[in-house]
Amino acid sequence: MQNEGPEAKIPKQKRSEKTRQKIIDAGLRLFSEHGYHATSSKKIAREAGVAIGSFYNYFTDKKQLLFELHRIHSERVHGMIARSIEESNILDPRTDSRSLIQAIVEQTWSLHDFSPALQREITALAYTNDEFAQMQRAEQGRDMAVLTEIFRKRKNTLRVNDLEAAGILIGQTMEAVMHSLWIFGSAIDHKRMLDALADMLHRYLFKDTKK
Amino acid sequence: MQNEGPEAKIPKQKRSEKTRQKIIDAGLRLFSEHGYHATSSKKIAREAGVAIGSFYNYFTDKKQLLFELHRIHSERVHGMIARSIEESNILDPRTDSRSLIQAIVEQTWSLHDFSPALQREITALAYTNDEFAQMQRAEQGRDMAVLTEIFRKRKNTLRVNDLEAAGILIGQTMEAVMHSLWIFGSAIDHKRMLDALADMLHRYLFKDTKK
Amino acid sequence: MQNEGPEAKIPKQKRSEKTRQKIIDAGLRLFSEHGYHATSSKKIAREAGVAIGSFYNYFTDKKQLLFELHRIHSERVHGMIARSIEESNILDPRTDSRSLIQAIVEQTWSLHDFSPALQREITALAYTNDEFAQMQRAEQGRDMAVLTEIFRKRKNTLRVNDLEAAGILIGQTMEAVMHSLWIFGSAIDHKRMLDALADMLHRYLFKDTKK
Amino acid sequence: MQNEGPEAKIPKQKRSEKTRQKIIDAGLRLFSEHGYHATSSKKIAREAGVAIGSFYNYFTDKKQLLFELHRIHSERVHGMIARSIEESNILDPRTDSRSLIQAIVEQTWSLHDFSPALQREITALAYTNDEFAQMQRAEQGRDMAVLTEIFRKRKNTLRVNDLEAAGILIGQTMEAVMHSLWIFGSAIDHKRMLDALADMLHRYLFKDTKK
DNA sequence: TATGAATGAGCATTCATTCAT
DNA sequence: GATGAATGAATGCTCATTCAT
Repeated sequence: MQNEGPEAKIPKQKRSEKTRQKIIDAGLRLFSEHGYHATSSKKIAREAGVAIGSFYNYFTDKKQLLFELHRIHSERVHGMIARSIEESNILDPRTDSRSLIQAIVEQTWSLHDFSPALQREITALAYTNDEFAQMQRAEQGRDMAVLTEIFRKRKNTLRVNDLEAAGILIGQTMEAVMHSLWIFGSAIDHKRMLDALADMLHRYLFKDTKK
Repeated sequence: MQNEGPEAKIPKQKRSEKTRQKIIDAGLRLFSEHGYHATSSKKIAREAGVAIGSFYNYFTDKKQLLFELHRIHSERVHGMIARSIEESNILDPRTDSRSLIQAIVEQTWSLHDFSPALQREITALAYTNDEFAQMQRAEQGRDMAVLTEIFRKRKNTLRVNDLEAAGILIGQTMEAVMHSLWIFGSAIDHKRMLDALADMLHRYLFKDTKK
Repeated sequence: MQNEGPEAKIPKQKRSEKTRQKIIDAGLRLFSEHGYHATSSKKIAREAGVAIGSFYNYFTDKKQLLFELHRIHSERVHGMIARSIEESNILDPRTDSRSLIQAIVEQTWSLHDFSPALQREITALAYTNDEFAQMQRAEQGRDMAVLTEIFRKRKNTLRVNDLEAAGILIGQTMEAVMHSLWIFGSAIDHKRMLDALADMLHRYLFKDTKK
Repeated sequence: MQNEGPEAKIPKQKRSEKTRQKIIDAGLRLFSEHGYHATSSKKIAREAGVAIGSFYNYFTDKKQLLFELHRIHSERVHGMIARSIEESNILDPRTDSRSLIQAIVEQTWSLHDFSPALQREITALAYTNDEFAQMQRAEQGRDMAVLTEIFRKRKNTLRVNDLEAAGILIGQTMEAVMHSLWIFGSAIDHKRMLDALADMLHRYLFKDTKK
């Protein structure tokens, strides 16, 4: 019984993987703090504690690092979404609609730990760079699909006619509020903003059951 | 007394003022199309048809030009808002709440003619630059104040408790949707998105009269 | 009587032209001495006594400077060829064929003052770079045409059948010997080599008159 | 006594020797195709299918590989020259002078299979590098000695006075034409050029025996 | 011996900005 | 005011070479 397993196949990559990780961490730190344009590849290498040559051993250029950071984050967030939804009462049909919305908002909020500064940089780049725009678009589509699926199950209690427009609208609104909370969050308490957001979405989407 | 006509009416519109204007126009064009970072001061001067030295005669640096562009735009938009509100039925107390919201949304939309690309650049800069952040903040506050004033007059039909949070929320939502429409507007018809937005805001803010 | 002449039209280019010239001189010096690849743009700027930025104000890149050096030289040589031929007895029909060849060889030699090192660099680059190859080719064609024209006038005393092949052959031979004289010239006296060359060409081209 | 066949005959042809050979082959391929400067040591290693470390196990640096390639080629050519001359009718005293020259030219041509691109690279390097210059010089001397020896045997039919200059001249001419045929060979047929060359050399060297 | 991750000096090039004319 | 030549710090990136495994 060979218990040497898969690890044996990647012996020398141990150090390599560490270097790569150090660069990624440094990139995340610096891009977030100072922005993409104000961060030189040399600074990243220095922050990572590696030689500039090592940077280019792992990434073809600076842009690719930003790309990679974004990809990693998207991946991570998406993995968490599935788990989050299952662990919450979102899928439970007994959950009333207000609590459903509240849960979605809060789950989303808890996932929004990715540097909003970096998010902005990516958004800005998406503007002048097609590759980034496409990635951004694809991601948003994926997120929206999850929401749509949830709402479809409560179709008969929904109030909106134009579901497509509603999907886009909700997606944009959530993103904008989350971003803003991260950035200007100090101006007002999180709780209040999230409550207001949940209120708005709920009243928009669902019929006034009783009340 | 020289009655030389039109020239006499704009004595200050010297060559000097014209040069400045040419630079501003060129800056708006290039920043919008290629972004702040991809636009060099030399290119701006060339596009404006003036010498690079002239650029620095009128602006201390590239950032200041962006600043100025933003200021000019804010100013212009604000002037239009006042007129727009007066010319619309927004202030008319007989206007029903749904029409009120619809009017606000449409007026806002009609004002959003400023390059969204540039808007993004400014937003991104606001992130790493305090001056820009403050200007951005101040402007949003000003816009919010206008909305708040309008809603205050219909206080008894309002449904929201936390007016402060609601103000911020609405501001952010409107901005996000407007931006997005400009950028990704082609995906879905303007009208549908604006309708959905008006629906959402209306249901959030006002009690269901009749039903 | 306006004696301000053409100079008045290029007042500010005075300094500019000087800088450009300094860069060209420095480039010629360094490329010749150390070769193209061993000469960095920074070194050229330093040798020229200008800032590196100035280098790029005048040349889009290092390659373009080499190109320019080559162009300048070709131009110069070509201008001299016409004058040289006229001033010599080459066109005089009374000149006997041996003296004719001798004159051509000597005129060519006197024109070959361009750094052979640089010539080599260009030749080498022509090998991996299409632009250079074309320029090189064009130039050789031009030079050959001059020779052909001269020989055509003494057609009946010529001994060669395949004039086309002869043209190419002579061009290559002359170039090779001239280059070599510059480079390894110290091994043997110029005069002896040029005599040998003239002998070879003469015996190849013309019938043994008398004998 | 292990009769294991071919392997036994080349016991030193270990893995080690094979690695070295792979690098040499890759170097020849890449230097020829893209030139010395455009070929990095990493690319050579990759082309050879070995690690970059192995490259430096066998060669102190990139230059040394080029050196080695040149040495190998010179060696090979020289071995062939001896055989070629013997197998031809060059040494046969009954061969008439025109046929002699023709044979020499054709033999030389058949040996010129070494990448002219690489030849140029070496020539260029010889210019800025003393080691290369010396090797180049030595080689030319060796080749010239062979020619001189052949001609000495027909001294009384020779027409040239300055044998030393003639030797250099012929060497250069042959080299130039051969190179050029390889490079620009397509412009004109090989045969015509080689004939023209043989004509020129023959008329230069030998008395017009009858005819 | 073979490997390939790590190194960092060095390079080509850009661009915001100054200042003499 | 207007001009544009001149500047040089800074940037993104390459590549020959080393060395621990």
